Amino acid sequence: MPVCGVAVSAATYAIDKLYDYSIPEPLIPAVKVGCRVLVPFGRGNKKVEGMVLVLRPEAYSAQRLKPVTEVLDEEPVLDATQIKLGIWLREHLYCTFFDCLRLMLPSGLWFQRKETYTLVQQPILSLSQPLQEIMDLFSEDVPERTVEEIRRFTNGRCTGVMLSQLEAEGYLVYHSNIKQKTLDKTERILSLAIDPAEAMQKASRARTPAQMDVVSLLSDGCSMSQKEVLYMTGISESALRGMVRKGILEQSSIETLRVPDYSMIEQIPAPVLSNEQEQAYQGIRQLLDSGKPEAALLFGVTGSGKTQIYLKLIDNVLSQGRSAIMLVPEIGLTPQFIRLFVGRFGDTVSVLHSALSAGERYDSWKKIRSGRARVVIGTRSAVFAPVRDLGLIVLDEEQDSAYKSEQSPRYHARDVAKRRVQQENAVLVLGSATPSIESYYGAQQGRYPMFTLRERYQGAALPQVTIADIRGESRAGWTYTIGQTLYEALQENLERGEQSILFLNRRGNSRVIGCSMCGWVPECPSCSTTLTYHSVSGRAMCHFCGASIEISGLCPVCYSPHLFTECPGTQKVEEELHAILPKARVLRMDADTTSKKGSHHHLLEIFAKGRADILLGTQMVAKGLDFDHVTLVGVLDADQSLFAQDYRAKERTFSLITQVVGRAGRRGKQGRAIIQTYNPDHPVLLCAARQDYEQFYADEIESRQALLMPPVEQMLMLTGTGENESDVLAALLRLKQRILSLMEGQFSDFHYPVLGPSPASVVRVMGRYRYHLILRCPDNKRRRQLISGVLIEFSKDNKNRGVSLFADLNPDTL
DNA sequence: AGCACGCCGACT
DNA sequence: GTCGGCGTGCTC
Repeated sequence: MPVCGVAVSAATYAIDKLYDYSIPEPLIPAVKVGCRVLVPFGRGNKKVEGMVLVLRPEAYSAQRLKPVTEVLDEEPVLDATQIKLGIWLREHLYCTFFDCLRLMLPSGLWFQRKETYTLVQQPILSLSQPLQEIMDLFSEDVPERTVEEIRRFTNGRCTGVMLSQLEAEGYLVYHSNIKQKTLDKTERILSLAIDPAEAMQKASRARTPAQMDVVSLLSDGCSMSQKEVLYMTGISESALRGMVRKGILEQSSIETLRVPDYSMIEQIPAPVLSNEQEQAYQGIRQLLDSGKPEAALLFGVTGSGKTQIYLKLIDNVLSQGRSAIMLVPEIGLTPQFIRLFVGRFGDTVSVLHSALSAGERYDSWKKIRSGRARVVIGTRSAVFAPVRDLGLIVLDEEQDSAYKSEQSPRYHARDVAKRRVQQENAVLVLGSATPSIESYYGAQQGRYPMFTLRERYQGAALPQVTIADIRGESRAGWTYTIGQTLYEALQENLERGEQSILFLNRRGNSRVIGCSMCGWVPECPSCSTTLTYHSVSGRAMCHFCGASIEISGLCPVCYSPHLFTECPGTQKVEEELHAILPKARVLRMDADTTSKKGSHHHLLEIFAKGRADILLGTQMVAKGLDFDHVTLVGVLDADQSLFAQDYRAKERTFSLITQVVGRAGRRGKQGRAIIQTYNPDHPVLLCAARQDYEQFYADEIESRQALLMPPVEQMLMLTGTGENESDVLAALLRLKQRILSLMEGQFSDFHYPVLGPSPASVVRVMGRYRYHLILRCPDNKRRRQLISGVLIEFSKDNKNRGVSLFADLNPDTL
């Protein structure tokens, strides 16, 4: 009997491999690589989903294999290239085959499984207590229960064996139906069933003009959707059904897609590129023409017109008959941005974003897979879009942390894009005004070319940047978050009738403590990270190595008692603004005010129309739109992000300030930006104020080199979680010892430090404690062998029961 | 992880 | 003698 290797959904990382199943005779033609199947798994032979990854057509070794139960797809849902990408992801992200493959499919393609038991008769003889407990769930009124319900109501005392016993006794009967969560949408199509003259004769018998209208509408032999017929003739649906019944009309159905129709959108002509833009375009085009996998960094200051280059490159790719994927951070996917692409490429565009329903997402996926969409615009997960003949992937704002998934599998869209480009001989363009240190480093090392745009589009001037020193203001009696410099500027702007944006950077739960007099912030002596303050212990701790210092309440440098720990919320600042600038119309934009769908754009629109004077917000105001009348941008608390608890804090701060500053005065008007800080001499702020990326990079790479941080060395975080805190710690200590001893012995060629265990930034989440180990080591085959080995060993060790472990490559927060 | 089997103590 | 507790080992 032929055999297939299946990636099983129920397998955990420790037991993940391809499980072999025999293929029963009738299923042989249906089982194809990339098709999903239902297979029995485990002792209880529970039916679980899986995906066929290999076929071994000839009879396999003598071992008795379980048979495939059912094939769920007529055609494969993943092709060989996608499966290869999945296998690569599994190796690099330490997760299961199935998790990686699932990542590439729209959620609408997943199955809703309904396994039910229906009551046949209540037993006459008395049953054992647990069996009786199950039977008590059924009655005349409730004859059917899902397996899930039964397990829930019996509190887990019900096993699969018990249920099959009750079925064998004839008390219950089992039903299983499995259906796709999202079904294909179809549309009813009508055409004449008989020749037009005869149809007209039949229709006229009804003595209603409407039926004759329908016949004449369809008389040239064409077919039309029911919706259109209804619209054009005004006939009722029931009358149409009658015509079908009488044999005048014939109906069929065709599959339709729940995707917006872009075919009628007015074309936007391509603008002429500037010299600089043209040079960058030509350079990247040469890479495209080479037909080999290539990458390039497009480094262009804010407002230099990178998008126009992307558009022209995509034009080029399309003319070669290939496809392109345009990736944008969530917040950058504005209607204006989409319009640019739709206006250029019409209906070949497909947009993938988080607001799509499962049905819309599923249909976009189908449109892309069929080759009808050749330009995909989307956020992180769009990197997996199943385009035909991939030619180009663009990552705009490539430094954005939204490209890294927060959930397992914790992939980075940039890494996936690099891999796809390699597999499919395409070109990757990384675009940014403030490239990630990794990407700039790569270009400096000569791994890929860099193209630079130094001029702002149409010569718009960069704003004038002021670093406002707010040290000591509170002692001087000024207790507001808005410092004096910024207050004066806001007032001036208000009088002139110009708009301002205030930017408040609030990030995660990390709490920075510092001195509001001298600007002192505690740093870890061995890690160069900022220590995080824990009010419970009164200590500031490094989440990297676990070291901590006591906070006495006095600044150790200037002995001032004015230590700050809080970062003010947007509501508080809003109240403050009402108090100090009562005439100003303030628009607050944060997670609270934008939670409703569409409210984000609604607020921006109000502001764009000039119906507010000040826009106050978090990260989300840093990106997105250009406003013509904004001439002042204020950064309220640069320090909060600068000293945040991770090695990328400086990089992120530089990027944020650059973007925020780029908002001011984009259309000819001279803008101003004011950055409030307790550290006016901080080099990162000085560089950001000058918009001097090169200097910032030079400083930053030096420190990364000294501390062996990415990109110089890769970082791997192993997080252990469990309900019992001491178990988690003990398990991680054992794991650390194990890794260290392996590095002494079998892995003596792979010798790197292991840091920790130290608490995660939020130690207890959902009743589970989290601690982590950090490894700084290169990402190579040896590391993957070592880590996957210890991960498997860990979960197989009984001592570690109750503690789960996962790995995260170059985590964003510690 | 999730589940079933097995061995042991408390009960009919 | 039986039921259910928890510990242990397996998942094609």
